[in-house]
Amino acid sequence: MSADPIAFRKISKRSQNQKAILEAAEKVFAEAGFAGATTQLIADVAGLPKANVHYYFKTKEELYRRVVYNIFDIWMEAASAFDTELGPREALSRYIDIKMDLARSHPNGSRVWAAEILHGAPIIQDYLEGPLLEWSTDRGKHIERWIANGEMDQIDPAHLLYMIWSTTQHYADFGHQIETLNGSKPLSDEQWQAAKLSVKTIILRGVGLSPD
Amino acid sequence: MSADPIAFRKISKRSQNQKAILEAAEKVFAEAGFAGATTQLIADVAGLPKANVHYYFKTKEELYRRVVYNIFDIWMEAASAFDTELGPREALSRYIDIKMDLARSHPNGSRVWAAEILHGAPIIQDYLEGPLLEWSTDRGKHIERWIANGEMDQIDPAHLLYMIWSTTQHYADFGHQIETLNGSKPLSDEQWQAAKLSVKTIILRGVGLSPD
DNA sequence: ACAATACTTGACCATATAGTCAAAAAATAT
DNA sequence: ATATTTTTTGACTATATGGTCAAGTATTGT
Repeated sequence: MSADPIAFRKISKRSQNQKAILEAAEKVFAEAGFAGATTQLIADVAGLPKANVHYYFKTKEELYRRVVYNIFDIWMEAASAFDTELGPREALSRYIDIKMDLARSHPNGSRVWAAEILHGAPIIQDYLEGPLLEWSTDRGKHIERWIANGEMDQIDPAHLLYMIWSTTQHYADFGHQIETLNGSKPLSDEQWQAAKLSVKTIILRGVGLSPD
Repeated sequence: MSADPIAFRKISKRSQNQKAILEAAEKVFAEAGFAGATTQLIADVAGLPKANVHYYFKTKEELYRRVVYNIFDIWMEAASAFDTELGPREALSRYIDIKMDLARSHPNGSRVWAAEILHGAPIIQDYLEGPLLEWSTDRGKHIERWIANGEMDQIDPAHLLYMIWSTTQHYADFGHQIETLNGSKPLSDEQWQAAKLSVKTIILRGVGLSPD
């Protein structure tokens, strides 16, 4: 009939605990940085004794690695939304949308990533030199093709990508500052919509595309 | 005749040491974060024994505060480059230029600031709620006036400011990533010029201004 | 029922580090 | 010259924390 309930429970328990720990870790790393995060606090947030955290993740660094890899995976997944089949207007527009949505739904991931790069990418350097470089050069080529086809303005693709990354991630990484400047209130749904629209409008117009 | 050489030497020694410590601290805080930075390493970088660092700065937190305040001052100084007398094209263009120059000349300051905000601005919160909020609302009003005058496109001033901040600071905060994507070589003078031009072009066109 | 395996957890330890201190050296004032 | 103040510095301490461990408990396989 259905899957073995015992085996299911076993696996479930394991992965449930791991998930709780990883989520707690992401939050704590985001708020305190790698060095400032204590395994004790991660354990508290996850609702487990500290020794249990070390049972699932040998060292704090291993736990941190897992958190960073998770984020990278989510981002690369989102990166596939940059579908070059669609032409520049749709491709950029959708990519910005997804990045903005991620900034809102996954701010801590973005913050951990930002801190990692800030400190020289001690963990993730391989990924920068590998998949990220690959992805960037590939999309860069497509952008250059669009430019050659006269579908958008002449612009260095690298700087366009940096602008999309920085602007969208800013809403996560500097969310606290934005919130403060917003009268110490988180952006409302409407404000998020407005933010997305502003970002898309400026960038698309900025490279010679019509935003609608 | 000239100033008392003894008094001069005395003051000079003090401020020289303090300056060396502050510079070392900025670097170390940028690279390791507040918690990851050790007073020992700061002392080593400054070329002084640790106890001497504590002689000039009572606690690590006080030293960190001083570093963050320094950065804030430099940024507010730069912010005055956003001279609203000039009209939107010149004002925005010059402001972006200055911010890009600061990203290059003072990357560690930018990184410390970024980490501070990332972690919820435990030290600088007052400044966000005070001078920064004031400055932002003031410039926002000017931008709205420009829009009302038909001098630029309709756009939410806040999001325009966020875009300028995020894009320019990205070249400092994510400098390591940019360097990696640039074949692990720092941007050359020409590349920095190109970066500035790209950023200005996209943003100015993006809000309906001609970049030249 | 029994064995074996997986998980839980309080207590513990080794280490790193912020901060102290007292004694000496240097600079300055009288 | 002498007193006074400022600066320097090695040695020390208290504490926080990553990680271990062994004894227990629960779960699963036979």
